[in-house]
Amino acid sequence: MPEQNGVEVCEFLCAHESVVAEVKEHMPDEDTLFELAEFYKVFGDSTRIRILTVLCRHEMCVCDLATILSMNQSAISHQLRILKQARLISARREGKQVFYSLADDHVRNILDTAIEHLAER
Amino acid sequence: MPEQNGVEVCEFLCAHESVVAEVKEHMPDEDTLFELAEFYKVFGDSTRIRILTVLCRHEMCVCDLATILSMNQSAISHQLRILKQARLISARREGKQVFYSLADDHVRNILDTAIEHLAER
DNA sequence: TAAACATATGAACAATCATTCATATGTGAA
DNA sequence: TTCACATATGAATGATTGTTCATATGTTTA
Repeated sequence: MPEQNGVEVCEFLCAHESVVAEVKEHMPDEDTLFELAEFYKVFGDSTRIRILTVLCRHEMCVCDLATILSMNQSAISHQLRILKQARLISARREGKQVFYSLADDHVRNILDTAIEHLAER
Repeated sequence: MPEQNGVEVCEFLCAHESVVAEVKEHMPDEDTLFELAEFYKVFGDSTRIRILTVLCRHEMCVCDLATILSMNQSAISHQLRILKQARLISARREGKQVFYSLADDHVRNILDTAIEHLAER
């Protein structure tokens, strides 16, 4: 196959060139799409999903999260950091403990949307 | 630290035991949460996001997708298989070509929800 | 201050995964 | 049937990532 930008591509356009051109024109920029994928990646781990599910109901300290999920504290802390960096949760220190909670209701909506979609299959 | 189910956990519950018990009670079953994470994992790759974005606008054959995304046909095919298994897209053969399109409008909603969330930061 | 507790974090390891390469399958044209 | 094209797929590889272990940081109490 011939190359284009150093990448092998088909020799010719299968569909109308106009469609390809039109789609290319309206593609969001690469950064936005990458950011979108990174955002979803955060939800794409069952430990993090379980943490979010717990926090959907109640704010929780690291220790209790570890108890509920039967995982060690370090693993939970690592995942909390990822969730916090994605601004899905926020932290509040109270003495020795740190309580985590959902950043906003948007997270609930996002989870609900997916649950709804899965239910419809 | 002491162990519970072979996993190290904190020595005592930091918050009220009643809260922990209440949350544990209402946790969706493991399978559902795992499925949810698997679902999001599909969105958590920029190649797949780009494919979905293209298909949001127009149905497309593999060859044109490869052209638009400047990737080789094999990589696209592998990702299309994952998207199809997740029932996010569907295929339609027309002669030698296979045209892919979004499975339903739910996918659009899911993408829009995330875009909206990202925009609000 | 020292000790105990709760959480955070760096390094290491195992597992997962996206891409590439080579090749197979399926379809239409000659 | 044979050839050319479009797509699919198995194996290999390099990169990413979740968990664990050890340890550091931060806070309260004695």
